Amino acid sequence: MGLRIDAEPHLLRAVARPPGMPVQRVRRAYEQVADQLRALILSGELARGERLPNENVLARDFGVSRATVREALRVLAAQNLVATAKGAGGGSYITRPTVDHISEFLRTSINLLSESRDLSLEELLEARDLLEVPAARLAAQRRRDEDVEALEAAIDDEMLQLSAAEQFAINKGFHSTLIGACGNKLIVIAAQPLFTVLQTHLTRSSLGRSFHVGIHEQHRAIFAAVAGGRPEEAEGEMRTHLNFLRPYYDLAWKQAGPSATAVGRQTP
Amino acid sequence: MGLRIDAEPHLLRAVARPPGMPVQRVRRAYEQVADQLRALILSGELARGERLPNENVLARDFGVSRATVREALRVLAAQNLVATAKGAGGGSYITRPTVDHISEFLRTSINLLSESRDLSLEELLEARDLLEVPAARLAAQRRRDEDVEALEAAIDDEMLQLSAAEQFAINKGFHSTLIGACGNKLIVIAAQPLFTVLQTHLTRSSLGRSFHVGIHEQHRAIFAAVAGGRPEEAEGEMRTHLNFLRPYYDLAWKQAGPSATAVGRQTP
DNA sequence: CCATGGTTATATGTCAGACATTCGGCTCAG
DNA sequence: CTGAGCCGAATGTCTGACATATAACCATGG
Repeated sequence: MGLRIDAEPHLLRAVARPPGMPVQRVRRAYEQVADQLRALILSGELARGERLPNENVLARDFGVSRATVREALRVLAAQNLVATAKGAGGGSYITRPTVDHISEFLRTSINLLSESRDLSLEELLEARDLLEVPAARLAAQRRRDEDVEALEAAIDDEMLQLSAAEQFAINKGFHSTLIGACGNKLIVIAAQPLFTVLQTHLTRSSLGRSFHVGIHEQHRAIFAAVAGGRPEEAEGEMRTHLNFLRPYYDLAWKQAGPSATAVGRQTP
Repeated sequence: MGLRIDAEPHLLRAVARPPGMPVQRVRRAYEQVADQLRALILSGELARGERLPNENVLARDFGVSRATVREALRVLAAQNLVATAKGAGGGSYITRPTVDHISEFLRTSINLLSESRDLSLEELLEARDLLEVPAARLAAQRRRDEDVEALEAAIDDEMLQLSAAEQFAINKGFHSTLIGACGNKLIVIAAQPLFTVLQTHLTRSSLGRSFHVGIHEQHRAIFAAVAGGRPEEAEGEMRTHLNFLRPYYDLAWKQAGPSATAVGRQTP
């Protein structure tokens, strides 16, 4: 690995640039290091599980200080491309993003988008329909025993005795399991965060018993269709369910009120 | 902002832990700093556009060194939660992820998933169907003049004279525009990377003229339906189009061959 | 021979302080 | 009024040191 970042920054400034201001002056050293390592990883030159040279060696190879290398590694770690460990066998290992990593990132990002009202409730609900309805159909098509069992566990008749918070947790489990049961990791990646963000909004408003009873019945219906392997029915029941939920989300959304859409200084 | 990370690490080690190995020993200082700042941002306590105290002040407030603060800031920057600038008016500013940020992250991550065969072609195509077919319908429903114009520009009859690479670029523009025209940012966020990843695979294999002609005709049909405001038709044409593409993806996928599914040491 | 416990080498994690660089705003001459 | 040049505030980078975690090795005693 014989790589060096350029050592003559003024050369980069000499090129002609478009008049628009938002331009990278000099690419920071840690960004260049991160870029080069990322390129090596994406190109497959560094395989999953492989260990990078230690930070001192990297610093020497790139011709930068160890602090710079470390900042580059933090960036890559945040992108789930490397993971570092202390100790003897430690170091930085090439890794790959997992479904959970991506989902979690999406959850946070979408949550922020929605809180700053860059995203309308309608967009959230529409996207959810598009994903979860087919997910129910697919789950019914491909139903696996373990999924069916897990789903059944999340519609216990006695749950109506529990507290609202506990019911929310169980319902969350139902949807999560169902989404997972669709057998398509991409749908899981996208649908999981959507559901979670929406649910977060809901839990902030208090809801009556009829709400929980309705949900419970609809979950039962969806479960029956999935367990029985009836895709069309599962799809229909899920659609019914989501339509039932819609007004509650509407209410919760309005209650949240116009959030701080502060328009302070924009990203520099 | 009077925050301090705990200064007694051995206390953290004293608590009982489940037998499973994969446990966080001591949370690194820069992670704690990043966590606390992230919490402030997510809770809205720090508003978009607001400027953080400078790094020296942060270091003092958190009771850590400046290097640690900087590593924390790199993590937050990678998550698009802050942006830093040099110079006089510089510093770290609270920011928000944009649709493009999220889409780009997804593109990279999904690309990695697919390259390491953690994701099947079938999953990619299925997810794409789920998003782009409705996207076409929605685009026809909500068609805006600018979108229609942009779409028309991407189906120029003379494009068949161009090189394959150029046609790919134009086709990419067509799909991008169409996805954008659906009017739902979440669909854009999810569908855009899917298309891009698939397209990347395709460009790696050479394709005959009939392929390009077929695509061109189908794009024309989709455009006509969208421009004419006929959702059902747009949906159908898009479905036809995606089905037409399927065998080509299949071929390209197989050509790529069994990629390096190295099973070296797993993430530590 | 095996279990056990201490030692050590090798990494990362953290700190402190210094200097380089960038860039908005201020000053002052023309 | 305008432009050139200086200044201060912030990040960017370097250096060297020490703290700490951990796997592997080794010695020791049963």
